[in-house]
Amino acid sequence: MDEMQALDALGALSQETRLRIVRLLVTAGPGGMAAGAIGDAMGATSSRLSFHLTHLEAAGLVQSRREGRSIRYSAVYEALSGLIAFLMRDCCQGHPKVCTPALSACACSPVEPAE
Amino acid sequence: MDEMQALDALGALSQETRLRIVRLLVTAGPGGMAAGAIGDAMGATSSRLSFHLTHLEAAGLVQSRREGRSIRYSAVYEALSGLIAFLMRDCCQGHPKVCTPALSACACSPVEPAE
DNA sequence: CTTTTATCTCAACCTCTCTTGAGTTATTGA
DNA sequence: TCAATAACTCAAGAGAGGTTGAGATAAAAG
Repeated sequence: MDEMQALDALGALSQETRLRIVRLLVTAGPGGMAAGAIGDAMGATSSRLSFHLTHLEAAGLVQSRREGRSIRYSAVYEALSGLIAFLMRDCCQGHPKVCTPALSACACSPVEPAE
Repeated sequence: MDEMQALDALGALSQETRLRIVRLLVTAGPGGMAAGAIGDAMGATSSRLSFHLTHLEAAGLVQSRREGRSIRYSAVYEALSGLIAFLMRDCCQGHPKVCTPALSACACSPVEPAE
């Protein structure tokens, strides 16, 4: 991930509704969720939701596919890990004080991927 | 770091000049740099620079102290690692696909990336 | 005490972002 | 085909964000 992509991703995540959508989709797993279900969870109108989903998709953080009448959105895991990696590369050089505490925050090593 | 702090930090980092200032200050080390030196490196006018430094300080990503005529700014390492940790906590649950690739991006730690 | 250096503050302006509401397109089933 | 459902698109308006230039404040030097 280069600087421009990182700026897009950071901008996309710096909005409350979008951050929550991403969190929801990450926990939802690779199958993702239909737009309507996301809207229900967020309490957002359809046009507002569409605006944020489009924004997230443009930033590469989520992807979509039509499924019948619904459109399912799912998290793009590589984009999220790419952003974290970008922050570490940029912040870590010569300063383990940034990186090392962050590493121990990740408790997922022994966890199996969800279906 | 809670959601509100994370939103502030993400918003602060989602701007090109501010992202570069943080990068500069991280590589500058704990001593930091005088505002003027940062401005020279960024090619920014004093009021523009002050605007962004104030923004970064409000977000908790940098701190300042007066030193003679200058004001020295330095990176707040805990805030940076806190943000990365927040992203990992939020993104990692049940999905090592996000976290594991990010771990290996950090070359400065004695911690081995989990398999 | 006055000047110089370093930086901040403020107001104006423009742009970008977000929300709302109305209207549109795509898909399915009667 | 017609109606219902799911989601998108568009235009308008309010508000936040970023830049500029002029002026203010703080500290050191003369």
